[in-house]
This record gives sequence, structure tokens and C-alpha cells, in this order.
Amino acid sequence: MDYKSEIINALKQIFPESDLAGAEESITVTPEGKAGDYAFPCFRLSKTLKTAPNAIAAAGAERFAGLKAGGGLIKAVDADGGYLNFTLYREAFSAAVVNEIMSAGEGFGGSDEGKGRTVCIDYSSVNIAKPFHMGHLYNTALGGSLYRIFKKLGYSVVGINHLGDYGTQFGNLITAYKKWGSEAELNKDGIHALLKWYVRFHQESEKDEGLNEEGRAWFRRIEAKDPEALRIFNLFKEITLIEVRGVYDELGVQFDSWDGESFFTDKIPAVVKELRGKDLLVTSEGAEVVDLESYKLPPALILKKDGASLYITRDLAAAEYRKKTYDFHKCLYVVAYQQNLHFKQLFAVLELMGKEWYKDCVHVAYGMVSMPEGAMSTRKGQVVFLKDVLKLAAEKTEATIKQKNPDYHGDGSLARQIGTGAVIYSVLQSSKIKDIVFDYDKVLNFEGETGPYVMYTHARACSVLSKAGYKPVKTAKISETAARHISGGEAFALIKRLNRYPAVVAAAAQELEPSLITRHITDIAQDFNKFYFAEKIITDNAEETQARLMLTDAVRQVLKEGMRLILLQAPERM
RNA sequence: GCGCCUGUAGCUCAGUUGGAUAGAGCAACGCCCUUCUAAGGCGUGGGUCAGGGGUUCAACUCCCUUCAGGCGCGCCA
Repeated sequence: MDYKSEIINALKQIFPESDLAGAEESITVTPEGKAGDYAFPCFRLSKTLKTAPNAIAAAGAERFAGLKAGGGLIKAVDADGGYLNFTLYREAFSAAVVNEIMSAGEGFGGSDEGKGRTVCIDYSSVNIAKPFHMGHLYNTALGGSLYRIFKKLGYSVVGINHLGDYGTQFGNLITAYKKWGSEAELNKDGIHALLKWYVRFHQESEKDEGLNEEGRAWFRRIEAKDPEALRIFNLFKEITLIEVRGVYDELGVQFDSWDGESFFTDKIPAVVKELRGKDLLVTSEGAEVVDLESYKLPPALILKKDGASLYITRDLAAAEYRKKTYDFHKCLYVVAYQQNLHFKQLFAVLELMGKEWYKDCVHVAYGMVSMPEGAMSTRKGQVVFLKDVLKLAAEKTEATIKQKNPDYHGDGSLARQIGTGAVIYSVLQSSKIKDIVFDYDKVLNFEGETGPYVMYTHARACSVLSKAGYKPVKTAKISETAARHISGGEAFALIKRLNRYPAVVAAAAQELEPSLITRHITDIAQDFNKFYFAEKIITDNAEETQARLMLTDAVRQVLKEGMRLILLQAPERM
């Protein structure tokens, strides 16, 4: 329901002589305790009209009252200081909002702005042989949520898991495996066996430099496509992918490409050739670099002294490949902010190469997840594995369910859904740039602004609907007369909030900020719970009951869909 | 040293892009289940918006500056 254009129309009638460009942005919600629903500040008009703001507002209110044609959706306009407060025909507004949600169904909040456009999202991008920890979850949840948000807006989305599957560390790992490991152990402990060997290698290589040389030798064998080296490496890769696929299934995220670093190694010579051809490479301290002084950035190292490629070289190849393969409208890199400089350099080099599409590449930087003791470190064992967190969350949920509902006998999937939702919610709750200090107590708290709270509210709405025997009908319309039952107090606040949902989804995509949706559905849940306590939904008045059930169904719909966009499931009972 | 980011209630965070009296949750305390799910609702206390300048009718929001913390700054990714 587009009330803003209604207000602008009214303003045009009231102030035909004024320039109202940009007026839409200054419309705000009227504060608590004041008359009206939405407000327009008149201060800016005072310059062109050469009149005091309060006089403008007073005159505006008077002119509105004298309008013959009336104000459409607007019932009344009051002046208060320098503000004009607009009161809507609330019944009409409520009916319009609820009807819009009901007829749009699950599509409510979506749009077709992305039609015919492709967005690539590079996210999660796991390293082979590293178990999934909370830092990976932050990345994966952000990227997975953006994936769904852009889909919702009509884009085709390509999820890219840019595997970390190239580097000396895999030579090291083969060395460790050969020395201390066995295939039996690998099959038994999977990725945790790999982790154990990785840690041991680092400890022992500090005393024994020979190990590092062996590691480098094994890595050379991988590069030379030596069958034994490849066999072992692919085994490691498979073990890792089994592990992470399990996590992805549980989180509900998906990827359309698994092309990692090793995939791009043979595309590097072409990039180097192009850089050389465009005269961008200079030799510095034995290495080949692109000078970025004109960007006030340090030079980008393209080739090492020994001629080997670097991270940025592979990223240049990958960017080129993605543009060629997907012809993206935007290419998002969900990577922690530690790599801010890297991406500035990457995009600068692309610009120097004359790739105009460098403007479409965006680094989606997010904060770090750390432990109270400091940064997470897999090597030091200072790390929280996602599996453990999800397990604890499910166990706690299971206990809560048993305590609240002794009759419930499920297979544990409900507890799993709720527990996982709580963990995901905790990382998509606040602005992505903020650091997170991992705290079990916070993640496992299910009260207040949490995933389970939103889920619970959804389940509560479902419960009311089912108790009333309510059947949703897509074509059902609520009349303005009936809408009077949902146009006061808490119900109306709730409706105003529901009406903002599509704008919030659009903003989440625009700002690459899923937390906007998290907060908004939490607000809707709070408003609904207030409404639930303030008014009875099922009463002995049929018209009233129907109106409130439709509002409840609209809430259920928006909560469910909003939760889906932040990767939460929406159980109907809990 | 240079660059980027962050700083709002005891804690974790919002603050609709410059608008009216800065809001939530957690934690503390007090209420509310023979009304539709108490993983809920209501209430109380809690603020020099890091400090200082400036721009503006109006600044948590924009500019300058100081302070505190985080991250990064050549052969890892």
C-alpha cells in the first residue's frame, strides 16, 4: 500500500506553488502521543515560501480542510508546530494492506526488478581439510540469505563456492598423512582426522625443517598431476565436501558452482599475458607487480620471485571467467573485512585492465567472529565448530520441548530446526560489519529477540488459525467495514509494520544487509504478540473474527517468508 | 607511521539516510496462565549518543579534530 504517493498528492494540492522534489523521503511516522499516522516537516519549504514553518503547516492544514475533491486515503491533516500530521482512513488502509498480502501470498515482498539479470555470489568458499566453524557460518549465512533475497527480487542467482583447494598446505597435509595417518583413520574420523594431522604437522615442522621441504615436494607432485598425489588430495577433498554438504543441507543453502582456486590455475597465464600486453606489469624487488599509486594503494603482487601466482592473480582469472560465463549484473564477494585491501586492489587492477564491469564487483565485507580469549584459530585449537554448536542448540531445544509439552514425541527434527534457527539468527541479527564475540549463553538463549521467539510467534499464529478452523482463500477480500476491527491500537501498528515489509526486503538487497529483514520480522512478531494480548482474535462476532483471522494469516505469511529469507524454518507448532 | 572500520543504557544492538520526547532485547526487580501456545505479555529503574569544535531552523546522523578499540599495509590466503 503506497501511502507515500497519496501524501505527496495531497501535498501537491495543498502547496501547488512549491517544489516538492525529495519530499517523499522526508515523510516520517508520527511519534507516539501525537495525532495522525504520518508526518511531513515543513521546514524545508520555508526557504522558498519565505514563511515560518509553523505558519506554513497551519496554512496547509487549513487548505486541506477546504479541498473539495478530498484527499483520497487521507482523512485529516493537522498542523503541529512546523509539522503536518496526516491521519489516514485507517479502515481503507488496513483493508488494502491485508488484501494485498493475501492476494500476493508468498510472493509478497518480491518484485521483478532483477528480471533478466544475474547476480553471482561468492560465499562460504571453504578450505579443503578445515572443519566448519562459527566464522564460516557467519559467511555462509550472509551469502545464503543474500542468495534468497536476490532470487526474491527476480534475479537469477549463481552461488559460487570458491573452494580453497590449492596451495602448499595440501602438500604438508599429504606429508602428515603419509607419516602419521592411515586411510582407515580417515574413513573413521573424516575431516577431524585431517585437522589432527594438520595441527601435528605445524607443531612438528617447527622442530624439523625437513618436513616443510617434504610438503613442498608433495605439492609439486600435485601440480605435476602425479597420480598418487592427486589420489590422496582428491580423497581429502571428497572427505571435506561430504562434511560441508551436510552442513549446507542443514542450513538450506545451495551452490551452483564449486570452481575453486585449482580450477583457475590454468587460466592464469592468459591473465598475466593480458597484463603484460597492457603494459601494467613492472618488476619490483624481483616480483612482478601492478603499480596502484594513482589509487593511493600499495602495489598488487601478481607473480612471486619464483614466477608463481598469488591470490590476486587467481582472483583476476576467476573474475574474468565469471564475467564471461555468467555475464553478471553484479558479482558479490562475501569475504571478511580483513581483506578490504585485497579487494580494493583487485577492483583497481580490473579497472586498469579496462574492464568496465569492475564497477559491478562488490566486496560484501563482514566482521570477525572471535572467542573471548581472542581470534579463532583452527591451528591453536581455539575454535568453536559449528557442528558442536548446532548439537548443543538442538539438545537444549529438545529439553525445552519436553518440559513445555511432555506429550510431544518427535524424531528430533523439530528441535533441530529450532536450534539451528537460533544459531543462524544470532549471526544475522546485527549489521554485518560488527564483530561477534562468540558466547554460548547468548546463542543458546531462546528468549527475547531470538530466532525461537520469531518461530514461536509464527507457531502461535498457526495455532490460532487452526483452532478457528480458518482456511485461507486467496481471492478473499476484507471489506472496509470489516476492517474497522483491525484498525485501532495494536492491530493498526501491526498493519503499518507489515506494509513496510517489501521496502525492507528491497533495502536488504540494496544494502546487502540481511539483518534488516531479521529485525523487521522481529518487530512484526513483537507487534503481533502485543495485538494478541490486547484483542481477542476469535470472538462471537463473525465479521470481527474473520477480519482478525485474516490479519493473523497475513502475519503468518510474512513471518514465514521473512524467516525463509534469513534461512530460518517455520514450524507450525512448537 | 599510513589506510579502512567501529565507538549509543551494566551487556548485545536499533535509530526509517538531517526532523518532534534517542528505542528494543538481555541482566535486576514487581505483576499476568479455569481467554485463542507463558519460548509470551505488562510495568519499574537505567543515557554527557567516546571528548571537543564547526555547518544547519534542526545533528546520534554531515564536516574537522582528539581519544579508545579492531583490521590491514610485498612474495600466505
